[in-house]
Amino acid sequence: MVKRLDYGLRGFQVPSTAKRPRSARRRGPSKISAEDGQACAFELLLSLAGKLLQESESSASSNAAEGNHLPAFSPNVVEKERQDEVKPLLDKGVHNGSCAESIFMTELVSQKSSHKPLEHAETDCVQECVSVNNNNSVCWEKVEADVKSKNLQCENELGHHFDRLLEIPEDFRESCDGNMKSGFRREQEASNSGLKGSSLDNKFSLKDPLELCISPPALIDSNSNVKSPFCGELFPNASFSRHGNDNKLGFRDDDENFLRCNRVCTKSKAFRPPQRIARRRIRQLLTSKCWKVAPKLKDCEHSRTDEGVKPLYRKRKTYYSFERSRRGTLFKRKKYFGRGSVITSDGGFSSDSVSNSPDKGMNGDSPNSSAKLHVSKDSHVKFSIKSFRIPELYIEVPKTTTVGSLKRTVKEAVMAMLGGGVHVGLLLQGKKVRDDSRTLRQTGISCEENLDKLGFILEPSSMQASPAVCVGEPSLCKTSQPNRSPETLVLDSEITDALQDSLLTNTGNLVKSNHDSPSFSTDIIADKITTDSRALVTVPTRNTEALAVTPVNQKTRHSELVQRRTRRPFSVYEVEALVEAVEELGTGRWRDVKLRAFENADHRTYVDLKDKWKTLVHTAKIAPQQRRGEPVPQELLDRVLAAHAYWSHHQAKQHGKHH
DNA sequence: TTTAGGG
DNA sequence: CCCTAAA
Repeated sequence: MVKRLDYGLRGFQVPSTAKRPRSARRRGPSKISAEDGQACAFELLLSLAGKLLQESESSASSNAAEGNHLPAFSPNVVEKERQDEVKPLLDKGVHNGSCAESIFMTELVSQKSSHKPLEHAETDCVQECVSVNNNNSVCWEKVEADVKSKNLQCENELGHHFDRLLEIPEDFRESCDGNMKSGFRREQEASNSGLKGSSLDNKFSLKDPLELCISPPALIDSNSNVKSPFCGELFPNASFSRHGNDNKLGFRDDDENFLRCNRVCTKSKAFRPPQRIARRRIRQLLTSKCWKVAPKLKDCEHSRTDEGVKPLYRKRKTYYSFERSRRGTLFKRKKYFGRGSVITSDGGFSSDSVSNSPDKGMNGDSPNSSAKLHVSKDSHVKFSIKSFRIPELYIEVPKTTTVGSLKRTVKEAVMAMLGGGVHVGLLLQGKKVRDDSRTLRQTGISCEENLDKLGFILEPSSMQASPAVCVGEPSLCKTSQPNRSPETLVLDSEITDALQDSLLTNTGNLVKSNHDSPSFSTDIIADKITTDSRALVTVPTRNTEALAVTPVNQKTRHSELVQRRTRRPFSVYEVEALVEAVEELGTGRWRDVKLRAFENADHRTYVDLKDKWKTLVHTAKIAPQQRRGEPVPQELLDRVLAAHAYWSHHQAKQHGKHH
């Protein structure tokens, strides 16, 4: 073969279009496409929530002046309190493992009830609404900005959405339009305590049979608050540090192209090519699953402190989830949205939402007329769903990504889950209610006792079997492993099975974690709240829980975590460079080929080059008609065959030479 | 980590 | 392109 000294200088240049780091390719900003259409729903929700917040805020302000406790909710104060006061509770709860939540709950309840007994303590206790206070304005704005444009439509459309979700056609829309807007306001007005969100009673006093309370916080979380929904930053430092390479890897991911120059790669051998490491991963996990594992998590505990969390957060920034196996491959960090007792993640319509209806004293026909007011005199059962929480979302993006990109990514993930439609499941005492034809009364949903154990499940419509995740009654709800259809709901082709997991609607708690954001702090302290019976009791920040990191089902999930690189067909130019390099170096020195001709093309690994050569040889052998893709000049193919033949023949000899 | 091949 | 056994 002819030796061409200039080969080395011919390194090809990556086409501008191909410049994106491999990792970036996977992450998908480019893939974000279908969002617009689908995004609508989500944004609508956001916008609606925004409205609610605004209104509530305005009304709240007046209340705040009066309320003794409101001041406490100012952003600063809240933060402080959380640290000082809430923390103890949290810690306790946290350290107790799964039980912790229950305990914590209990405490909250007791405190709260001290002032005013709650009929459904468990239900009421956890309210996320607290955050919807002074703070919310700040947060909200963020959200608002995004959805501003859609505000107008929001209300109407929201009504539709919920209508669909709840499947409660009757008057639903009206209630949405009417109540949702004013929902917060009413609560605020009604509550003297100044804790607005808490007064469930007020809610139930509403005329509309069905009330939906959308809690802004949740929305905000997903939208603007980087930290909460994604557990990533919440992870304990310890775990984070454990994988010392995480940061670096992340960076590498960011600019893969500069790997060679800039990366002083940690020479960790455990890792595969850096390119692979960084990938966007969006995962959703079943809450239930989380629950299962939660008790076992131990290493998380130590890190479950605010202190631990924050630093981590800063460090990780947008790295939402970093999942890596202990061996250096991938391991999964899991966030737990407490599914357990109190803190059931939000999705469900747990007792909270359902149970509290103030009794108006008239329910003639309702079985439990005397009971609390779940059933109003008009025989309506009132439901209040605080929010729908997206189960779990794992997102990993480069630090260099833009906020907008992040938002799109989140949206993408959410839409991937919801875009395919949602089926609503109903859980009663842990059991799924399947008979759609039965009345609520017949089903027992109208009974207050049962309301506590009522839960709604949102599941991807594509799902075949409905997984059951329950909210109201943890003990009763054993997570059922959904039959997952592997390919359903694929986000960027990398949605994990998580998507299959059902979405929970949870009543009350938005668990959001906003350590850094002044916005909604979930962790409001009980004592503050206790003063007012109506006060909202917030659940300890989820963050804490989120801290729990667990490798979950690594085995099963591993494959799911890894996303296939986007296909990048070789250009003729690249082929030419490859051919020339191979002509000179032979077919057994792919690393050298890479270095020589593709040194600056970080998205081409020597394996890629080897594979390409393989296909080139194949292509050269087949009839031109059978070839696909960008046609490769016959001249090049001829050279491929020639080189292939040559090196095949001399392989042994060359091999001996080098050794 | 790189090669070599199968998937 | 991915995955891996081997080297």
